Amino acid sequence: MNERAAGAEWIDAGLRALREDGLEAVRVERLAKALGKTKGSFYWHFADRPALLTALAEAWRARATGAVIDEVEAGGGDAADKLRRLFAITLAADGRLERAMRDWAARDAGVAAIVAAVDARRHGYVADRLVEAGVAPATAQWRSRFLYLAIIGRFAAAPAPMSAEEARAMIAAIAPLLGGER
Amino acid sequence: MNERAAGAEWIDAGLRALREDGLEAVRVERLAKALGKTKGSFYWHFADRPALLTALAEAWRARATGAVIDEVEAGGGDAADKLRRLFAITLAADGRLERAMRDWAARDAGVAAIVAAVDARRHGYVADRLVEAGVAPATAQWRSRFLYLAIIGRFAAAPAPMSAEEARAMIAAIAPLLGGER
DNA sequence: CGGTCTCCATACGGTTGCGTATGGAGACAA
DNA sequence: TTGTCTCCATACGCAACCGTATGGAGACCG
Repeated sequence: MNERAAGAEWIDAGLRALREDGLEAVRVERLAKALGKTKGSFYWHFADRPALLTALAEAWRARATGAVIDEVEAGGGDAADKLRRLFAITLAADGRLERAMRDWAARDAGVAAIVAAVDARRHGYVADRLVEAGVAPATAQWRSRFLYLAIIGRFAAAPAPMSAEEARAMIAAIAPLLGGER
Repeated sequence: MNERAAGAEWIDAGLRALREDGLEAVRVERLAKALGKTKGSFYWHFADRPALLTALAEAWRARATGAVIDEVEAGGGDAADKLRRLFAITLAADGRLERAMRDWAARDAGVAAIVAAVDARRHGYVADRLVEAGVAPATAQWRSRFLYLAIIGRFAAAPAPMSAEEARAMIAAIAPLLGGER
């Protein structure tokens, strides 16, 4: 069996539980039941529950860091186009895992560091696009932080993700911040 | 003893635990220890743990609904002034309880309804100020939602609250959205 | 002074979840 | 066939909580 994928299914199940029911739902016996196995299997792959949690945080970092940015960049266009596409994607995305990660980060310094690193990367991307769109760097620094906060807010908000049309309407309403025309 | 304040100290302790360590930290024996009492006392005031949780959600609704809005209104000025003051207050506020409530709401329909009601009230306030500042109602509806999402995002973000100067810089950077030239 | 009402402590049973110990089944090699 | 390595099942002890039962101390009432 692949060493790299040793506990892969446990990590997948853990991320699923984390997304759907929060950190407190990430329990070894529950995951075992979901996988049709028992604790004996879990403790063969992981030393203990904290070891799984560390792996979960790391797995989130790996897939959360660049995925959306890559998708935005793949679409091409100028900086304002990219920002609009970034919001179209994030406003309509499922933010449950993001919310769970941030709630977790509030009570775990290690996870907080991971989330902070991911945030820095994504915030930097927005800031760079704003500068590219002609916004003064000093303004762009703070404006991008605000824009990114709104994305986090969308993830943290309980209501369901927005539809594509709703996202378009919201993006139009904040056009003065995105550079481009105007 | 005051009937209204029957279990008041338990609710205070519960809100404190909720703010600092999340819903999972709201345990009756832990609260009892924090209050220097025992479970026997708790179960005299509350039927069970869910009863306390319901009371906590209600207590949050009561104090979260209008507090900030009242403070903003008390300062006077025009609509744009009020919006700037709203952000100055919320960006620098401690959002831990707000974050805990939203994470809780994600897994409890009753709490979700309470949070949604509070959100509607606060979002409506922002929308009304935007219209008052001269923004077209259709635009104001979406723009206010975006602005409110950023506030939620600030609450959900792990890092510490912003300083007053940082808040000022951020508000200046999003001035184009707040109406009232300047 | 006896009665009662409020608030709380103590003790108990039951459940859940963690981590460990131990063994077994299958693959694969010697 | 025998040994070994991987992966998993079963069984156990332990700790944390929940909720209940019961009694006791103090106030206040008659």
